Amino acid sequence: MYQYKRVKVTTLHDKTVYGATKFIASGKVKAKNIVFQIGSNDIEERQADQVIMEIENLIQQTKECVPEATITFGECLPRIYRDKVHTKEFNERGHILNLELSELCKETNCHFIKYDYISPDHFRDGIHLKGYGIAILVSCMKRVINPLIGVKSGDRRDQNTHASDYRKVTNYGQKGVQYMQKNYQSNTGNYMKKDQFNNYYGQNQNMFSQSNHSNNYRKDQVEGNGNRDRMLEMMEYMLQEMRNMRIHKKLSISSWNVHGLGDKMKDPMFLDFLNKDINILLETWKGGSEDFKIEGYNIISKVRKKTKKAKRHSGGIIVMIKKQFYKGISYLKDATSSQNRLWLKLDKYFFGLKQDLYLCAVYIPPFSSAHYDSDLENLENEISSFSIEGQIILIGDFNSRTAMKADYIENDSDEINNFDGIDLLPESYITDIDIRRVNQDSTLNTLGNKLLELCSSSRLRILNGRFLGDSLGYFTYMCNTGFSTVDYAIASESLLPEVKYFKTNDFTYLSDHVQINLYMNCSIISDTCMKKCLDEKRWHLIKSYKWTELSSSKLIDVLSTENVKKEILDLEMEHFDSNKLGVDGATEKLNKILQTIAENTCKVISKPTKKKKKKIKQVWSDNVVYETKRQINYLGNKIKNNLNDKSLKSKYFELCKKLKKMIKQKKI
DNA sequence: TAAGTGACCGGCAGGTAGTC
DNA sequence: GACTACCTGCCGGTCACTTA
Repeated sequence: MYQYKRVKVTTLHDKTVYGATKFIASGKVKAKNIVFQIGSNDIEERQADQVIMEIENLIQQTKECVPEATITFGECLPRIYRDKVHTKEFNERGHILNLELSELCKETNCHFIKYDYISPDHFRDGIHLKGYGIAILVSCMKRVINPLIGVKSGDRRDQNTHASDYRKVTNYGQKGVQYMQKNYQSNTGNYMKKDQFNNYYGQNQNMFSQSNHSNNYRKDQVEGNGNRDRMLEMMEYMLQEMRNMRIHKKLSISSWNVHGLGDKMKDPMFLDFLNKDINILLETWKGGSEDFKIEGYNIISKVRKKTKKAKRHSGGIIVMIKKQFYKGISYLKDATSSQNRLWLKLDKYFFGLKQDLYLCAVYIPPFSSAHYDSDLENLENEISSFSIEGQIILIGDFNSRTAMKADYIENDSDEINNFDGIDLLPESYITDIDIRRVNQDSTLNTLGNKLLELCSSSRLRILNGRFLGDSLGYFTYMCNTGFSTVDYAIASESLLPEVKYFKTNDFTYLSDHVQINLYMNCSIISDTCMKKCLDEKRWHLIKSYKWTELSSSKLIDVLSTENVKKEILDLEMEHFDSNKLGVDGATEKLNKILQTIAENTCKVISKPTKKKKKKIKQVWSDNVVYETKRQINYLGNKIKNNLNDKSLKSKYFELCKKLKKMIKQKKI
């Protein structure tokens, strides 16, 4: 890869994120710069957000084992399988993983390599690259790695190993982009995909355009002044950046009909799913006396009153809100008299939104159920009062099967309401736009029709089957007798541009419904986020120093030592580029000097390490149980793309039965 | 008269209280 | 601890009714 640099390429035996983490933990890696090309095998079997959690662990592990090394991640490459559905699902997951990974890299000071120009022609077997594909991969890698290892753009010694190959293929650029667009948004009916795609690639272009980060930093001024002035200006720039900082982040909301909460709160796999900013659990079947506590979350719950003859509770809503966001959310207790709905208000200033957001956790009982009490009609009334004040999101189990019927007025136009030049509609009337949606469930039931009417009259739009992550409109419920799509996220039409993606998870042993996840763009006030970032990711790297009575005399001594003098002089003399890398380099050097001085003058206060709580071994952690659960989840994933394979389904339910029996026996 | 719609029913499964 | 009864949830199938 580099003619004059030492590069070691390790192909892992276990080609997964877990394998990479184990490899790093073994202590064999001593490199100054580490590049990971991982994730593809992982998203074969798991959801992108689960893989991202593992990558976070990998980053932490790498920082602990090889603290001096820079960390870079190559984006997950697309794959082309024979089965088109499989290809689409894989690449959709890959796209989400890349979006998440690029953000994670920004948050954790890692680097991210984007492969712009890869097209299907560049694959040997749909998975592995060949010929020009490899040249492109190397070239893109070098674009990010060169500045890290000190290879400058003009330095031809280490530039030419693949550069000539790359120049031959620059024409593939547009073709590659077209392919990726086609690949990720082959369903042209989907509303946001094109914009999302452009935003995504736009964002990444900015990310790699290093001068973009320092637009306000005027190079001409710096070159005219001395190094000291440049340093001061650079520090001023850094402070300005910090003052202006609002951490741009997504807000994640999940909803899950858990079909009875039981002991699931003790199951680590279940808890892994509850990692969103707002987690909504429906059909908890729990009474009011139970107290739920999850570290890092505040909990709001609603209990359905038990009928006289009922021997267990039914219904039930639990909402878990991350503590750092709780301040910006208010529980609207009096918003509804229904036991099946729970309204929250998300403050526009806190979340950096255009308007306040009214979020409703919804459970609509089946039309034939004794619990159905004109729920959709009442919900419409509640929506009409809140829609004046802000935007709406409904999420939950609607028990409504909507097939692919429109949730907007079809073929609506100004012209059809215009008779003899007289517009019969009020001036404020907004014409509905055709936004197609996909749904694997072709059944339309009574509640489905009612829900579509509600959407149409309240200018709400169903997100299922319209966004990246659910482009095929997957089923959300499965039982022995069939499948249905009854769990939805529904949002005000004006809110659609803020939706990043919407995805439905795979079927698992945990419920007959899948978890649905909504990710939105937002900009959360920085103080809480800064605190969080420091607490969770970086604080362990920062030592604290206490000024003592002897410190002032020690400081004079330390400042006069040759070592410190040299470090300060080096910093002043060194040229730092007027971009992000330059600022990072200068910061690092300055930190090192301050650290040396502080260590020699102050009392070092080491941060008390948290004692790890001894885990109580639960039934859930038994190996056989774990393996069964893993098998069920694997089948749940396969069923999604093989709906007609009855053997898969029967095996799935057989294993679920076996698992329940096993857990019951072990509890006894 | 055919197609669509809605109500009802049976079936299945899971959870829980009560009883033996 | 095992069994039973009952409640809840949701599916597919059937049948009566409505509509074009």
